[in-house]
Amino acid sequence: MSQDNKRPLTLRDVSEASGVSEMTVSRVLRNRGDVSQATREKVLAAAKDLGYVPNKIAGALASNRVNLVAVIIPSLSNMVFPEVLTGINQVLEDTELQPVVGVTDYLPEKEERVLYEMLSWRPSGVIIAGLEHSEASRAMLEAAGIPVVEIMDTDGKPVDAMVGISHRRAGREMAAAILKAGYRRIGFMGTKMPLDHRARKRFEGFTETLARNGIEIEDRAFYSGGSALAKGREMTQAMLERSPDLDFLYYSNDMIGAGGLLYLLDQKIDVPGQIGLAGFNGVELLQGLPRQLATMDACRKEIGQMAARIIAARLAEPAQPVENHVTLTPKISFGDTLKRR
Amino acid sequence: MSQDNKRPLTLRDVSEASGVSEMTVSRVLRNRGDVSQATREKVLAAAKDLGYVPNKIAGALASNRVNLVAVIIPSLSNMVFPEVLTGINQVLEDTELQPVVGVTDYLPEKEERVLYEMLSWRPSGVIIAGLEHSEASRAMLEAAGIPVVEIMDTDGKPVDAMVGISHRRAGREMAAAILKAGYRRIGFMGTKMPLDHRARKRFEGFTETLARNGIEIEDRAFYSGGSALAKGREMTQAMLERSPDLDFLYYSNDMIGAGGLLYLLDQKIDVPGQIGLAGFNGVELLQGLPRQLATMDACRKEIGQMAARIIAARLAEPAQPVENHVTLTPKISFGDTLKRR
DNA sequence: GTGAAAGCGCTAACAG
DNA sequence: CTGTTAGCGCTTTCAC
Repeated sequence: MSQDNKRPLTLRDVSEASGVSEMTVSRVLRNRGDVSQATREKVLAAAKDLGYVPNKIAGALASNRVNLVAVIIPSLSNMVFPEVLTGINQVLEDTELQPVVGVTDYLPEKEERVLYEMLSWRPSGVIIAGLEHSEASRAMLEAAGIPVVEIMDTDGKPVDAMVGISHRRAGREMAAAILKAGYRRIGFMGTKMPLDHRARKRFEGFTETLARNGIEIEDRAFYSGGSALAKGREMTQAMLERSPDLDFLYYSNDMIGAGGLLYLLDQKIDVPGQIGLAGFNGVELLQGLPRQLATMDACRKEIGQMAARIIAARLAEPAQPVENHVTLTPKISFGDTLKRR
Repeated sequence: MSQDNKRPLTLRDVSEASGVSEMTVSRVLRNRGDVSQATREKVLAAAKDLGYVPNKIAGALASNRVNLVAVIIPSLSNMVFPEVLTGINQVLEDTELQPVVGVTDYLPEKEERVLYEMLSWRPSGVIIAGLEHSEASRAMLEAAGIPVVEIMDTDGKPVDAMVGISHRRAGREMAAAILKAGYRRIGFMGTKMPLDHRARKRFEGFTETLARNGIEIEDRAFYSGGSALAKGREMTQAMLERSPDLDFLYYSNDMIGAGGLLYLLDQKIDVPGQIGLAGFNGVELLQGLPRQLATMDACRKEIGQMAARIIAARLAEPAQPVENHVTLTPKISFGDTLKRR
């Protein structure tokens, strides 16, 4: 069976064990070129018997091919990026490509490090969240000479391809729906993340539409850390004590929105009659709350899928031009917390 | 500035641009060995100017060192593994090591494929969830000749090291607390995942303690897919309609437990007086619910941290023996849904 | 259908 | 402190 010394097995070991040249062993193991059924079986038997695991490092160096796709995202902990990954995985599973993920914690310097690190493995493509990168990062992406898809956001100019939604527009549309429903005294709650450009753009779009209608946000609050649900609850309480005449609360994400919703229900406040609520993301997780929070789907899975498809298509047919700039359009779901009219 | 042809830059390019030998360039870029300040600066300037990104593939092959740690987990979508990853990341960030994650979807065959794939990159260590693996997987882990830490579970025999909690014991302790509080007519709800061995062990431990006290579960139900919160709500309703005299509901995870809790509150059922509830995991996310669900912390972050520390220590001091079998002991938090006595 | 030779881009091990 | 030489384990290319 398997060896006992510490040296990992090489092709040569399989070659010797099977009496077939290294070259032919290599061909069998990769299913490349014609090999007679007889030798093929001999080789496979020997490889399996020894417990041989090919060395991709050597293979990649020799062939100048690496079936890795670097996926660079800000965070794993907020439920939105895992869904993007799921979409990417689904698509890449039908290809030779393998995703490798790196996390930046929303820090440009860390993004730069992670990108450098990943590029040093010479991946076949890059999927990276956002359109805002340090100059050095952009330079690396441009110089890499591989397909690059920037995801989540389409408010800006990509290095190469992009797939996402317009967060600015998402903010505008939510503002429009809120105004249309008759709400006028609006409070905002979000994360204290100056580097979350997508949240910022939503906020900008939101206030822009309000302003165009002569309205300004009456109160705002930001949080960081802790359980989003609990923060939503606390902040909502604090805000309503401070500004009791608000008639709408817009949250930068569904989790804090849900916290707010639970608080209002506790307080027996009429939602959406007295106060309306809306979040952002379309988190499936929250189905099952006593009321459905109004929200807007960020199209996370689709974004992952399309990004992966673009990479795969580019690599399969480098010549064929591929749809490069994809803007998905999320729709509002009114749920039970935003009057419909 | 950067090049425009498609060939990636090599050390040789930097060498020529700086007039320093490849070897010395290599030393500068890796901070190895003594290099005069003057040449160091020349080299760094040239590298930066060209936009050189080292080729780790070649480096790894030549040095026979790969600073990658394979992390193999069943899922990214249920909030528990991202937390484990966070713990791993925290610790590895202070080292040269880089985690690379693979996802198995709770499928042994997929675990085997992923493991094979990862081992073919010759990582320096493996962190893998669970103690149950296919024979082939175990063989690969044993033959790899690198530190292997099996995490989450300690009810079984690891290939090498393990860090986790005893899920069987967790189940037993929860059963004991429930009985002690005086509940007797108990229902169980969980996921339909025959391959989630940890959930199974918790369930076994749970029923074992009940049986030892002459009690059997009166009703049970399993779900798959969908929003756990919504499922918890639906299943709880269905179960109580079917078995209206239950006085306790034990859930295999906090999310469905929270769904159940919300349902009972809606129905104005007295919790924990008429019916008690408990889940499992200690999900921080749920703080902010109107009541705190009784639960048991799975020590996710600590597990990730300790596993990473074991790998790091082993690689730093291969001789030094390292604490190999770590069993953490979660405590029950009673919250507001399990009578305390 | 199979094999031999060369070399991928880097670093270990020496030599100066 | 700096340079030279020889591979790492595989695949490409070409020959048989």
